[in-house]
Amino acid sequence: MSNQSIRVRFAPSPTGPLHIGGVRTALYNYLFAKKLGGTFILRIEDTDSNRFVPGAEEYIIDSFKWCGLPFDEGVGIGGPYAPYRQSERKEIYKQYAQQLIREDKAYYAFDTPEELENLRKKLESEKASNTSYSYHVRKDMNNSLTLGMAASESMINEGIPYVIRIKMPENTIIEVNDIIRGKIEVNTSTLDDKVLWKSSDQLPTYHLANVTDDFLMKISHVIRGEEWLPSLPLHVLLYQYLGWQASMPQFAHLPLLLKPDGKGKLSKRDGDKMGFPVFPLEWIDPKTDEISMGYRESGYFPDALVNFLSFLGWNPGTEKELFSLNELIDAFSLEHVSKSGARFDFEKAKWFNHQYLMQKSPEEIGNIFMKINKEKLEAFPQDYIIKVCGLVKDRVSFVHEMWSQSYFFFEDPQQYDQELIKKKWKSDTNTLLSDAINVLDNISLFTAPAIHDALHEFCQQKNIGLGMVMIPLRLSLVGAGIGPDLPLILEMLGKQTVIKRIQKSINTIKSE
RNA sequence: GGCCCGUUCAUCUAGGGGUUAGGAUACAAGAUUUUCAUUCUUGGUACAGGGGUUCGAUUCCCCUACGGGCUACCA
Repeated sequence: MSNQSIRVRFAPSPTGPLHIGGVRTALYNYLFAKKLGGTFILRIEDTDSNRFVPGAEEYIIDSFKWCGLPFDEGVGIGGPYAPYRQSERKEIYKQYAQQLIREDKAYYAFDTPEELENLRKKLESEKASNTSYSYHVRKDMNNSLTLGMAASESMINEGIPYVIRIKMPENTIIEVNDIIRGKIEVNTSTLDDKVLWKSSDQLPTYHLANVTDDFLMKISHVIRGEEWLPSLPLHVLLYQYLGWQASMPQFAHLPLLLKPDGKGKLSKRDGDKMGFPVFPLEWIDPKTDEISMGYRESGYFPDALVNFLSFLGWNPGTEKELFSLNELIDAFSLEHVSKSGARFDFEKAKWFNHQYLMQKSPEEIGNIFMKINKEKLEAFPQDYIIKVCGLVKDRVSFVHEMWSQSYFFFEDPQQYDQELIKKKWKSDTNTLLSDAINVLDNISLFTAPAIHDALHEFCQQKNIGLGMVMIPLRLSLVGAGIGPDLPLILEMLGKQTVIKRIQKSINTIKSE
């Protein structure tokens, strides 16, 4: 089953909590790898020392643990290509950058931030089609191409800060291929001489580090978000420049996750703004203490989230929608990934959770329910609680919504629904209920079927509709017009509690 | 501005030269003559526009429009 040549990676940078779009990207990588018996790798891309956020890496690892998407190799696990944290691979990258310089495929650049800023302003004011540091302008800048190699090297020795930039070929068509989008051609005249390495922190930028590590770690397929599509030509060129084109991975750029209101890609801020989570787990910003909600804390089941996420930009080609992780692995293929961005449909996420809630056993739900309502449930036996869960779990989307559907199994109603009283509590209701107490009291085996029969018989004798008794009865036991089948509730509560509650409602509720 | 990607119901999407354009969510109505919810049934709404190619285009090609992404010594 295992296929050593299939190797994919998820490569986040630890700049904050993991975005839900990142979870989907990782999920697709995971499904792709598992389907083909390949290896799923976690690499941490922390090449921007300025943006490092403490706790982010742990958060990422915890998130995948919760989602149930284990890595085979990588940070926290180890593996044959360790280390998997780019900051620990510092020395590796510089030699490749220097190789490119030796081969005249890259050069040193000494331009200051101000000079770069001026360049950009100038090109913009000229309405140049390419406003970046490109081959059109590099002959006017401070770099080893204009200064000469000897002068450049002595500047470096003096400690003058510099970067290494790629030397883009002039006016050349680069052809790249994407599994999802097909062939794409780009002219290098629209590209720029991207920075590959910076002396300030002795670290590469994303592009060099990413290409280098994908090569060294023998990555076979790069499956990542569409935001990377514009830099694909640069990456392909890098493979060529470094002489690695023979082992270049295949690329698949995934459609983006869009905001629910359709304006732009889903961002970290949207969740709290629109009232739904965009992170798998709750995140507390270490600097501001600002709390962002997570799917876990909002009551989502990880398997429901995974199922929902898998359908954002992919479909199985059939009409089946509920998939376990193993079924997803079986069904997944990159051919069925769509090209267009997927708007984030929060209602559908809720629906998935509801489906999973219904599927799960009362015992499993009971455990969660007990954790959430610990104090309220302390006095009750476990099997009673589990029974209640079996009765109400299908009626809600989240376990935390279950208390409002089941409180009456555990405590007397604190108030009565006035609207319903107005509509259904008639002048003769009190006497009717008093009679019903006698009927109920006479049932020797207080079970739902017996109660059901007795109540039906009672109504027939009185020649009244069932609702005349049932609704007031529900009102006195539950306090509102909610809840499962009434005889079931009676049985669960037991005769004594039932009679006590009816008595109380007769004394409390005044008929019209 | 430049470059790149995209465009089927409100939303996620199936389909693909000849179909009553299918499903799911959401919404609406009805049913379950005990509530509420679930569930079930039913219903409405879609191929962005314009040119080609073709006997025929939603499907292939081009243009336009719109949407999105990228355009950092961020990833």
